Amino acid sequence: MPGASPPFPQNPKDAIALQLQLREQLQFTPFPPERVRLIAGADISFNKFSPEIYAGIVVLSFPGLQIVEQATTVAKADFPYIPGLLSFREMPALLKVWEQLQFKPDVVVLDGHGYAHPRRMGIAAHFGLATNCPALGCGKSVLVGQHGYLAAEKGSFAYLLHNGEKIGAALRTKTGVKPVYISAGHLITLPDALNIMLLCCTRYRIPEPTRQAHLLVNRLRIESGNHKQPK
DNA sequence: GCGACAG
DNA sequence: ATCTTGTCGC
Repeated sequence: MPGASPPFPQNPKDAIALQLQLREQLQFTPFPPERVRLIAGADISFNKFSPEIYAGIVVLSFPGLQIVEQATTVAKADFPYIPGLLSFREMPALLKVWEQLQFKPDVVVLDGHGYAHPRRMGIAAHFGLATNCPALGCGKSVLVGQHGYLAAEKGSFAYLLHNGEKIGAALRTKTGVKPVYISAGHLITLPDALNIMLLCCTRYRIPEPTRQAHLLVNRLRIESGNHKQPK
């Protein structure tokens, strides 16, 4: 019965084994900006010492970047945060949100990395495979790899290299601010991911899909905790 | 063994 | 990721 979703591993050993298996299925085919009509940003939020995680996806028009749809869910995190295994913590909740979407986007932006991962299977790659939707990673810091100098001007970039391989790029999304890190997830190439992300940058460091998703899940978390009024 | 380490 | 006020700079 192909297509049935296998359960998520419950321990690091099994999770790593699954990553090594899944990475063989990744495809990096062109997906230029011209083919994007809807783009989504996905993110989660949580309180430091609480198991509740607030997940959300925002769908935006492209290139207009107007919000078309928003969906959220609250779930329990059943996997700890371990660098390199982020998807096993965040994806179950994000997939529930994904199923709720009325309009499936043409491409999804995940908060974190895709190919720029020690085993080339970051959350953007995993999510893209699970949904069979083009996906890319946009992280705020490096997980693995290094890059050289990049100019201060918006649009400048420098490739992220790891073990002699080009795995992603540091991209200046706004003049004079720290870069973000872009990598392909699945069904997209790094150049296309870079071009699409640059077209999502308005006046902030964080590209609009991710920025809106972040705002959404933070609002959800704050309001969720404020329902029960203290007596 | 030591240091690094997405969110 | 979250906790936090003001503050330096374009």
